[in-house]
Amino acid sequence: MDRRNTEKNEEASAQERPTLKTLAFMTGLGVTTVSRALKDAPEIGAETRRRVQLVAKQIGYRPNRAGVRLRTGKTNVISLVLNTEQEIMSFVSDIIYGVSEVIADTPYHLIVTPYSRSQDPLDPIRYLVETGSADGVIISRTQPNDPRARYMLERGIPFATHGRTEMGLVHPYHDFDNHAFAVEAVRRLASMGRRKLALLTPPVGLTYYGHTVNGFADALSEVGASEIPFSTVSIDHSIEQIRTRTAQLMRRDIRPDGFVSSAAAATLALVAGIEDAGLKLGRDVDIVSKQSSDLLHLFRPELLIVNENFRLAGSELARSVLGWISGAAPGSLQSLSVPGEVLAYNRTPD
Amino acid sequence: MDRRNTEKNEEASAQERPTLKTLAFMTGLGVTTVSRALKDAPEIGAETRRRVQLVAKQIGYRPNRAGVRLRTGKTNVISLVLNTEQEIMSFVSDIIYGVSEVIADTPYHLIVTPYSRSQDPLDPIRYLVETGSADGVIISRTQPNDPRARYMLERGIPFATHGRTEMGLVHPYHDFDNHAFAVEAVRRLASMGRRKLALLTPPVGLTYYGHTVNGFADALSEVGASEIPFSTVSIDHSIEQIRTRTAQLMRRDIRPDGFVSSAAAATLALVAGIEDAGLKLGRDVDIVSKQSSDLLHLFRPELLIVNENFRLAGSELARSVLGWISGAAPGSLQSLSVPGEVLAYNRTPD
DNA sequence: TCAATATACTGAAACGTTACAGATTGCCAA
DNA sequence: TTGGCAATCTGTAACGTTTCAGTATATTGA
Repeated sequence: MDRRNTEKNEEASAQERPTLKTLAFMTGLGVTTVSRALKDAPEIGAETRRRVQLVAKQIGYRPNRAGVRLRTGKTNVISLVLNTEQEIMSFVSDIIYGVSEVIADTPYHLIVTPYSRSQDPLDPIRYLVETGSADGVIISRTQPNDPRARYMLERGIPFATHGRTEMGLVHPYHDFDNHAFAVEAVRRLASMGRRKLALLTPPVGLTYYGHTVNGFADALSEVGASEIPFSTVSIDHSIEQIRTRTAQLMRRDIRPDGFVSSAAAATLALVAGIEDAGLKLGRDVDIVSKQSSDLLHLFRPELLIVNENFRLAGSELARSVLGWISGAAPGSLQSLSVPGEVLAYNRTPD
Repeated sequence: MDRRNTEKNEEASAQERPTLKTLAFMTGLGVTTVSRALKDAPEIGAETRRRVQLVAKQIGYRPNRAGVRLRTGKTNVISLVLNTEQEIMSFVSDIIYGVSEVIADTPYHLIVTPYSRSQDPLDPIRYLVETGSADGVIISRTQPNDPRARYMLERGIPFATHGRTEMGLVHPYHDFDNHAFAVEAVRRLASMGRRKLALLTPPVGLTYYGHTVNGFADALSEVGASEIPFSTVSIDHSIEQIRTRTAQLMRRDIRPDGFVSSAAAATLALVAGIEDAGLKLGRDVDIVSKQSSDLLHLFRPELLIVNENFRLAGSELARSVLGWISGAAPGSLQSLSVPGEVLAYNRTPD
């Protein structure tokens, strides 16, 4: 039996992928010793350790993930759970890159776990947990009372949420301060003399819907402006729906002279609707919009813009999950991104 | 030994994840039989097979991926290799969803393997192949002579490319017919009386750069229009660079009265540059642009638009890779997407 | 000198799966 | 009755890793 192993390794040394057995054969040590030497275990002699690590590097040894996973249960996988229909487009791309950046020099792989509108959002989470497919999970579209967060908390699987929950439970998150965004947006519009403001909201039900609405309301009373209700659509609605509803709104007697918009694509539709109604951006109405890629100012220079950095969000979320996996306290892995100033492109900033 | 297994399964049946051993215990069969019964092996009795599968479904048995992978080498993973800086944004999101759609009811997982501008594009491929991390790979930004495709072909690992190669080697691909796109675009511009055309090209070096340039040139001579060179930028350049160069170009005595643009974001910059030069879209110049999300018509209704469906590309690529993995001939897994008609939004279609 | 102890290393077992090489049973032809 | 054979089923080993329970050797203290 021993002879056969030896033969195999001798013959295959140039061909097959090296394993601990290969290293053991080459160094003349036992498999156990090699395994421990590679992970700097204390009871291995300093010289042996160096020797093993040198040889390992020389022949390009890489631990077999299946072996590790089978033995230890550690998958070295982070799963990003995404809704295939409702995520903001640049969100997907940017958050993936943000996560990638952080896990690039770790053994972690990123798997994308999609779910569709028709499914229970809990489905993909259950799958991941039941099959033990990931060491950590990142979810988006977080709700105040989020069953996914509760579920994972109960099972003790590390995760981070994009957006906060309001369940009195502690878990890592990264969030953009949408309350502050709405406040700044309203203040800006008010400073330009706009007094009747409307809000194109985030998707109803998500936590940041509440943040945004509250910030909007708080600032309205602060500046003494009034709200023109516009709750028939949210940024989750189709471009066409937003456009149509906006045009309808703008043809009424009492119409807004300022908008706060929570997403760039929705802002395009908003502007189209406004122009459908024969009104002009910058003259009849102003808009403060969030964007995640730097394109909106090309669309209409009159737009007032606040940037949200999803790549940063991805990095922060990845850092949080990895932190939790490696034992940090969940409560210490929460971050809030403060909006930058409102940017204007066709006038001198005040 | 047998007793210990039994005990463990008895105690743990409610708690731990069921394995073949659990099923074997419950059905009173051997582990081997259970394994074969689940995969419809021929030498298993019809009733036994049904019984095993019923119990498996009842207790929600899921094969342990690490076990399968260790034993068979099969990872049940498809890797999507992406450049973290240069991919078109909607490409990332759409292609992921396209792939997801296809692998949704298979045991496959999708892992995203990123690489950065500074890296050799071959690096991530080498990593995947050397570590055996995926059963199939999808790559983008394909070049006429693509070292990645050659490498994977040599090692016999199934893959599909977004875009074609020109190495005389057969492999699965999905491509958009950019030659046809350029031809149709030029014809359209010519039909509107545009005679001096410029092309905002794809990234130099990618295969579809050639397709686009050739289509553009072919159609120019067909319609008897002339080309205004605009080779200082491509869609890979920054928005600001494209904008500046466009403005420079449009201020010259001899300037284009028509553009063909290979990407939506670049088109925004193009329009901005044109307007910087004091010219007006639809009057002084027309643009035919590709887009992958349906937003460009909101930007300027005068734009002429051709849609490219990246979600479809993702699905096709996934289908191709899976096909190759399951033994289909690589040559039968190639597809070309024909551009739809040029869409106009502010005039009646002709 | 001897036992105790620290140091450096090792084999066997186990994770869950599949492939290989049997084993058992029943049936049929000779 | 018996040998052969098909139909079903089974135990063992192996994939590469880590953990457990050691073993062998040198070192220390008395």
